[in-house]
Amino acid sequence: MHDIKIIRENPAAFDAAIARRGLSPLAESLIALDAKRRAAQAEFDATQGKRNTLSKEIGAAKAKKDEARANALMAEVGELKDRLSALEAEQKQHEVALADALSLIPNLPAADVPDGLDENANQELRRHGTPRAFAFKPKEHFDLGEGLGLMDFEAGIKLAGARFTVMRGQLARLSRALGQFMLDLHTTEFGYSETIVPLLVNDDTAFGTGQLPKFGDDLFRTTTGYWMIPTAEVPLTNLARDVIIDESQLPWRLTALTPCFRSEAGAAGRDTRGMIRQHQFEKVELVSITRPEDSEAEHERMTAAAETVLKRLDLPFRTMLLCAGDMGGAARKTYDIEVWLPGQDRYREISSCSNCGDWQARRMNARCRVPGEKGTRFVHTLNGSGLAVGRTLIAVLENYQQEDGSIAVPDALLPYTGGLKKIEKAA
RNA sequence: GGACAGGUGGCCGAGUGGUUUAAGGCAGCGGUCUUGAAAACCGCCGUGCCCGGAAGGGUACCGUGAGUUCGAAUCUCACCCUGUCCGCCA
Repeated sequence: MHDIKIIRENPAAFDAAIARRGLSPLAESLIALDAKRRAAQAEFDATQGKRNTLSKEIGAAKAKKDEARANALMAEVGELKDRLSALEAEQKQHEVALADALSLIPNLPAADVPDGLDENANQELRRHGTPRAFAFKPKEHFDLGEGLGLMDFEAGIKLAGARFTVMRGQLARLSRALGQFMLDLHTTEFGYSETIVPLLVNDDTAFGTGQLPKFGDDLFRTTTGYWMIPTAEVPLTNLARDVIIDESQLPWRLTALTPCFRSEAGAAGRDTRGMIRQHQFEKVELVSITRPEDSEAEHERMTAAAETVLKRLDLPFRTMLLCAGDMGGAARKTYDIEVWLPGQDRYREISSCSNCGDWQARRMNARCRVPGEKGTRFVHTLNGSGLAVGRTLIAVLENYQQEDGSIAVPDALLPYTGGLKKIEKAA
């Protein structure tokens, strides 16, 4: 959500910024909507003020038992009535029109975000780790999982449908181990507070982080009107909705391990094989709520926390700075972390860390203030995967595979697998 | 799911149609007094939006939305949420 005042003050800068997202100029039409809204409010306020004054005089006249004067005044105010309700409707209509228009516009890219309309313009910032040299042709995760008899795509299809998978035995345990490992890392080493949140949320919550009104098709919805969360970012960030936080309490650092549900409405035909793109997957999410001046540093810190998971698991990765056209709508700057998948012979996204600036905070009315000082400011919100558990599992399978199809368990996970060092085909 | 009771500012709490411009208290901030502090006393003390260079003025907000009325925190309707009891339940 954008501040119309800022657009009014510098329409050219606003249009230039949204152009980087591939959008046509909007400032002129927004300012026109705002002018109508302000004119309507000025007239409504003035007329309402007149009514309030006269109504008080009626009260005073009645108190003095001056019925004649009261009746005269009532007749006078009565004439205002139709006009007043028309003005009120008009004002509200313009207010809603402006809010609706603003709510559809994505965040403005930060100055240091590169130009570009798709992933081809993303910049690689750094690499970590060296892809392992295999003495055999590495397999993809689905061949490994099926070979172990622990990844059952047919059962997923039977129980639910395409893009659902059943995992069994030590593979299921490995997935659990990954989630626990990540949570422990972020809570004990990076100060994130472990949180359990609703997996179903209401309209206001889905609006706050930007899923609504534009992207409802990407979410599953219950027949009772709840939205199934596509990421724990949604409930975690909305904890700040309609709150004024003492600045001494910031930053908030929150983490949660949750299932995520995505309809993948626009992804027909992509990544249909295997577990890369599922309707349901687990993810450890990181959310930070900060003072405006702290969000850039927090963004680096959060990204480092996510990278640390891969470093501890000894999985090679690279970190990308997304270009303006490849970022999600809420973000003003995004780092993607891509893990090396030897079976696919390429890097694949495993985490996305975004600084949303005040774009979500304005939608949520999430503010902070220095106690005793006048006024409030919108907080900044950040979110990042720390990491997507399903994709991390894939990365472990492909990077730790042995020639016989078994999987070595990374050292960092041993405390979480009860000492199990190797996953082999079930007897 | 059923019955009853509720929802008022950062917190507590009064307020059942017209000086409510939401009493009073707590917390907070400033001041007087004091060597300093406490106490006492005095003052300030919600969030938007609109107009204005500013000073200031207007307007909205008492769970949400609609309605009645010249006028609604107060009356009506619907919905949401909370509490208590009953039922059901991991």
